[in-house]
Amino acid sequence: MREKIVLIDGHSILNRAYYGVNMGMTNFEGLHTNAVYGFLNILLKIIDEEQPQYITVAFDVKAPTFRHEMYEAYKGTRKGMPEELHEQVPLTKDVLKAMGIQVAELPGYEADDILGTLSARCEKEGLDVVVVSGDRDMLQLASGRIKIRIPKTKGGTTAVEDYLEKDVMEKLGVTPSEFVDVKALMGDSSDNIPGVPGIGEKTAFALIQKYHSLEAVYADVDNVKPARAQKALAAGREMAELSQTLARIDRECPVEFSLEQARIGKLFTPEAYEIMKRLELRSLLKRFEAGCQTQNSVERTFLYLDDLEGAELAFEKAMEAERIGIQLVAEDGELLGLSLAFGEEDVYFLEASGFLTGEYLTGKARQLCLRGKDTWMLDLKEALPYLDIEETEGVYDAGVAGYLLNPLKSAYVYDDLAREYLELTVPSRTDLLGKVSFRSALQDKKESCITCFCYSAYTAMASGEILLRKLRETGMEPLFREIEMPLIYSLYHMEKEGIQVEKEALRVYGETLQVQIERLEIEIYELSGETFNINSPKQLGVILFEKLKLPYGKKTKTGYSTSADILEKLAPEQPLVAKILEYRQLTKLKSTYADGLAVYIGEDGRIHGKFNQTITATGRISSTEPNLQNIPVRMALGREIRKVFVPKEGYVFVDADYSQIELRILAHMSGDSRLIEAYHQAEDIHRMTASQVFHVPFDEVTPLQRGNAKAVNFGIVYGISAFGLSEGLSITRQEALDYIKQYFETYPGVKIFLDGLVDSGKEKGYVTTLFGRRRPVPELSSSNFMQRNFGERVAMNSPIQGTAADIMKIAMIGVDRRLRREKLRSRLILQIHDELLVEAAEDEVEQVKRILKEEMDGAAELSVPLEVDLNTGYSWFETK
DNA sequence: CTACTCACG
DNA sequence: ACGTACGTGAGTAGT
Repeated sequence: MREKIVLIDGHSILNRAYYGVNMGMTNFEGLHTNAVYGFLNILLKIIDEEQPQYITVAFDVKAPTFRHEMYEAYKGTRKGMPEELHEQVPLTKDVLKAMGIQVAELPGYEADDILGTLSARCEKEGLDVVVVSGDRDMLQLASGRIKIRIPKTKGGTTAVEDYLEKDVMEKLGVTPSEFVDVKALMGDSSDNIPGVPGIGEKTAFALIQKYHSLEAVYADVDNVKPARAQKALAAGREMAELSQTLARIDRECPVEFSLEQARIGKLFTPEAYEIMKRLELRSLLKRFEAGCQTQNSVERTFLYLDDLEGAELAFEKAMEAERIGIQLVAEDGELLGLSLAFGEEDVYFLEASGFLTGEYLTGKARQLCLRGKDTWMLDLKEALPYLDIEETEGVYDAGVAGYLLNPLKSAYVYDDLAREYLELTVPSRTDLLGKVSFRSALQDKKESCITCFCYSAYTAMASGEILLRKLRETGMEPLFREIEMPLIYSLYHMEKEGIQVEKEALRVYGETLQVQIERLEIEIYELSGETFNINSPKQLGVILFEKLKLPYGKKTKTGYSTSADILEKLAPEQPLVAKILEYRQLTKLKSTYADGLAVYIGEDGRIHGKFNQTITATGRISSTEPNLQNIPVRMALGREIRKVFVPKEGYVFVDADYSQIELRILAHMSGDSRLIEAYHQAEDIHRMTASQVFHVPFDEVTPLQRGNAKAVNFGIVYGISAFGLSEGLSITRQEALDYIKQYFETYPGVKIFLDGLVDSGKEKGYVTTLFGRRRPVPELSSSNFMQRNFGERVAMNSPIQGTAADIMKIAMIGVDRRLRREKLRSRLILQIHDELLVEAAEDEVEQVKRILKEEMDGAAELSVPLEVDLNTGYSWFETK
């Protein structure tokens, strides 16, 4: 049996762990611990799987490397590590030391080189080698005995990709050592390896696959095709050779290493246990405890009740508890049971049956919520129909809290929260119940149900305190208490209210569309000479670009792009193309809107869509089942559909939308005096921008200038890039660059502000809104150029979009509260990001308008006014 | 289940 | 980890 060593790329795995695990994680001292936690999880997982005899972790040391000396632009790969991650490096080393794991470092060399050297030495010693890194560069080390393992986080779970030499060849089509030469040609922004200008990934791979080495490529450079590549190669020879040296991992660096010190001894030492305790890494603590044999882990016990006396007793005790967790279990409007947690040993599931009725349980749950102490739930909005409470002090939603702490997660379910905040691994709902309904699960697997529901209530209760502490530490407690929690009730009210839709009119609209669709279908088949599925981009691509030989603009992964912007640019005069575009428009309206909306019309003639609070990265809400935030408005025909959204008898719609809220927020947040002044002066912001940027009097701005200024304004809000602007305006990159330059010269404060966002984002790892909402931007420290660029745009956009979302949420809460407190019959029914729709009683219209204006204007005090446009109408079509 | 397309702010 | 504007959700095809 061969012996085995695991070699770990310390920084790279820490980095991965940092962004993979909940970012706000700290211990009571305020030390950030998430990366250490993630790192140790990966470490232990690898040790479990590989069962190695030896292990060593390599770290970079801050010192110039030979790469810096060769190439002054070389930046190294560990730049831009956020402070919260940086401080975890020594912490990790402490843990490793306590576990008796050898750390290898060498000034002047990167961890890559140490790993390269150690893997070569160990292979020579006859060991199997496993290299663990987040970096694909390591693939050049792969051999028959050296396996590269790359952990990837996908949707919260870590999967590990394994590469032996054969896997590299299979997946990349080159050998590990050839891979170096590919990189020498194409460059690698992740390592700041320049490569040969003009040679991209495809060409680089093709060349090396043909010639097998950089040297061989150059030996035959005169015969390389295409000519463009040949020219690039000839011009970039020095660069290629330099890049080759930069890209090649040093396998003979003078690092000190002793196999004996790498031998794995007792990992779960008392010293390590102490550190785990100090870092409050509870789930890991269990494993270290076992190693110390100090204590056995406790199985959690859950109790089942279906009798009245037992329930009474449980509720009595819960009424006294300082903090409880509740999970209602309901289906189709009927309460099937509830779980209740009010202590480590007091977790119950109460099933509705016999005298223990649903009504009884909801009544008790309501009393618990109103008892004046902390009550934590998951998805409070779902429970509100049963609880029948209004905004209540002390009632909290743990999912919403979790969302604020990290809005990038895909879900905020109990098992995720338990893992992140309690460091507890518990079975998920799907693990326990599968995808069946609660009702049938309660029949067939009661035990699993009890476990599932009890964990949910327990997690809500137990994580509550921690969540609140973290919100406090991150400065988000006011955001949570004053905006997100009250908003739950406003959203619930909107969902409950719904919007009336004229079913018959919708059907007629759909039929009209259908007639036109069928006419177009025939015409399209005639023009193209055959019948095919027009809805299939694949088939359509074949017809347009192969059969009819139209020039194709762009290719997607799977074929030709047939998107509207491409088709419009390509052949606006082609009748077939025009008809296809029209067909697309009509079928979209028919399937998504005419047919799509119809299925959501309820018994009451209204659509009760859902408004989701924990979906977006920026703090916006989202709308589903159906999406009522993307009802057509831009095109005339699509806009027609708004005629079927009508107020009920005796009511009228009042629609209020913020005018240019994001640009006004930009003016405020940047503090640019000219921009602030501009918005004080003019209603027409784009015109004003054009006037100032292009140096023309306000009244002489041409429509073209205004349009350009508008696009630039959009670009600024989206996180400006010359590429994006040039696409948006169909101009060259250089022209776009000039516009941007002129804009920043006009508003220097904006430039300073946006640069500051990127800088602070890089430093902190997240950006914030005016109200303290955070968005982590892990892409900012990515070594990949494209990803980092994306991160920079996100850092510029999120504070603006997010602040607008904050302000709208404040306004919504204000409007909803006032309509109710002033005893009006009018109700808020929709929010579309910068727009609110109220179904107003006809005799209340003036009051409603006043409320909307006051609450929206007054939602934030900015250095520029917040303008609100008001419209009324007897359908949503009319309110424009 | 993913890719593409397109509706909105 | 996308050959780029930011943020969403839904329907259809095709694996």
